[in-house]
Amino acid sequence: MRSITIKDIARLSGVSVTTVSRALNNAPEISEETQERVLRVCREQGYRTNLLARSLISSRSHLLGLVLPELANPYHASLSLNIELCARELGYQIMLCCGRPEKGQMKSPFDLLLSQRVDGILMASTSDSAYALPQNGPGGVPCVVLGACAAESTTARTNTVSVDNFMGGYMAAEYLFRLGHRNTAYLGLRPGSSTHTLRNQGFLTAARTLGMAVEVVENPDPSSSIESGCRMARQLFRRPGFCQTAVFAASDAVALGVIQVADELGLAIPEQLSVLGFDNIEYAALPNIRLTTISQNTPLLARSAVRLLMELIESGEDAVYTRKLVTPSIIQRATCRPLSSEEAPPA
Amino acid sequence: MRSITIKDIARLSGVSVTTVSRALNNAPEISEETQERVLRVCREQGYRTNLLARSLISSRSHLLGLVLPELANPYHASLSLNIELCARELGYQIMLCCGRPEKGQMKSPFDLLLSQRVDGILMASTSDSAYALPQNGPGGVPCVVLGACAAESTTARTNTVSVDNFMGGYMAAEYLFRLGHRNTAYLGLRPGSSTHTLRNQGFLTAARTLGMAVEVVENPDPSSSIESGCRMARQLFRRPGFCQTAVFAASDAVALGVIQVADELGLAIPEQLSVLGFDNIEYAALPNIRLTTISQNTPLLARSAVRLLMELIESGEDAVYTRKLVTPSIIQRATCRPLSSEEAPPA
DNA sequence: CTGTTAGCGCCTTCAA
DNA sequence: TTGAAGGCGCTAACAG
Repeated sequence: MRSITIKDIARLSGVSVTTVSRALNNAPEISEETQERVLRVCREQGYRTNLLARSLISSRSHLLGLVLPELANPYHASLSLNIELCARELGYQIMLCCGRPEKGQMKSPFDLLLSQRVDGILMASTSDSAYALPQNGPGGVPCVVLGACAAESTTARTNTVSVDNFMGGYMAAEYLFRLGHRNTAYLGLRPGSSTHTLRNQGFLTAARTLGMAVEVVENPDPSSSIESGCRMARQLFRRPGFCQTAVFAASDAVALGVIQVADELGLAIPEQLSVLGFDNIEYAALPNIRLTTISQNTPLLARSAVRLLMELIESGEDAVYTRKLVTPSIIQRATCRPLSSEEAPPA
Repeated sequence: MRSITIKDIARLSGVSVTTVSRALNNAPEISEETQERVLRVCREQGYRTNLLARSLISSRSHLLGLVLPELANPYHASLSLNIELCARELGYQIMLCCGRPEKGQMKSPFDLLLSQRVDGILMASTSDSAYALPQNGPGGVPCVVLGACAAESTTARTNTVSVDNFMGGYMAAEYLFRLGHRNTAYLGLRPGSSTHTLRNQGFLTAARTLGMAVEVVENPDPSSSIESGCRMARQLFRRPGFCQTAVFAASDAVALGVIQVADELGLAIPEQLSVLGFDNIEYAALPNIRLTTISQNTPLLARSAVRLLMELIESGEDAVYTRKLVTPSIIQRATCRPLSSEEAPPA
């Protein structure tokens, strides 16, 4: 069944297509009377603008590409929804495209998106350099990377929005210090990941300033998982001189591992050990977990990214690159407790 | 910067636009030599087909709308990714649109999607009748609802794909029976939800056939949450004649509540009580939960939905409505255990 | 095998 | 205030 076009509306209301177009777009040069009549016919006929045609002629599709990594994790789910919400409020639609660059014969997500003539691309990266960014040549569009590592973006020509990992680490140290902890451990440093390097640096910097001891445990695995958290926790707890009263885990996944091992070993949390995570994944809020953690503030992250992309699209600027850092916040739940004055001798 | 069109390519390779079009579409009526030359020029110039234009003329956008409810839950995240993956393999892109029908002045997701000329719409519903479905009038497109309730779809003209909830309940009862349980409880019946009614009916039907006792606890809350699970668990455990050896929870969320309360009351799982869930949400796999549960098989659900939608699009059929039920499967983890022969007297 | 012509649905000059 | 004509980038007849 052919759908109704402005031509049909024009015929039915006895005006030209130009007039219909003007009525639909609230153009100033049209009489109210005509406009009303035309719009009424549109409503009666169930007319719907063909956005493909409009985009074609205006060379603006009001489409944003969203590239996600292949794995379904709750963090990206929340990110996507927030991005879609914000984009739609600003008059844009989201075109979804999940990772898997050039696996098999499939075209890369970017090619597809660019062919669809999206006005801009949002990319949520997990691994540090998973994709070659779309070149800003002909047909290139502005691109914003979410959660990128800061180390790279000092050299790469990329627009990025990410949580301030250094600040997060810093806040974590301050928080534990304020609770009275003087002997802490940092669990899960991965030197290969700039995200984690920054978290670690922030933590160590604050600790040094405040005079708080930190035992750093490196993560041998390529990613932060519950399992690697377990391994590191065992390693730490079994050390001869184990005396830490608080653990800062590089990610909530690691923290979950710590909690599990502590449970197995009969180490009470938070009575004998305080645990602080990073990310505020959904699991962290579960009633039998209640992990105190540093939150990434996904909604704000999403909004900032969409706003930035919008600005880039509207300005057409392609020579200046922006990096935005969103300040994290502490979500206090049940895994950290203050030390009493006897327990915490002044440093 | 204007992007390159077939016109440019035609000029640069000294042929007509038609020839370029043919080269790009692998048309049979073209010499290999010409095709190669044209394609080379395309590559050199970084040509990219403008899909807007192509869709406009072919009145097929190869776009699928995906409507999700507002809340970011991991179930929908996994669904989305699987849908996108499957759609892309079949040559379709996903246009995302999250719930919120007519809140404020915003257009409904369907209007937006239809204006974008999507070829079909996938809808993941949680609440039973959240949306008015897009009418199949002019400009209407085929629509498949995921996870819809079976009760409604016997009357409504809707294509649906959902897990077979009745079968899931049935399997749950069989499983517990086979482990030796004869005294069980069903936790979380919500008479208002057809999903839950079916699960309950399946469970009761099997239990009756097998001769297994079932104590049904209703959920007074409007949704299945951990909190409501806790409430119902307390209610059950405190009953005077409490003697059940196994609990089937209407959803994993409820099961999580049961586990938590059991923990508080010092009831060992699975030693003193076996717990079986439904949904296989991500939390269920956490190392310190390890919930045995009935899995919805999201990837298969997603694939089936996309396939069905594709068929509807390609056939143009709009008079016959299809309902697909995906058989769930049991994921055995650590919360159910077999009863020894002394514990389980033959019914 | 190749090119010419027309048109998908819409917007934007320009003239009336 | 309205209308006619041209074109966005592409494909699909129909000739040559």
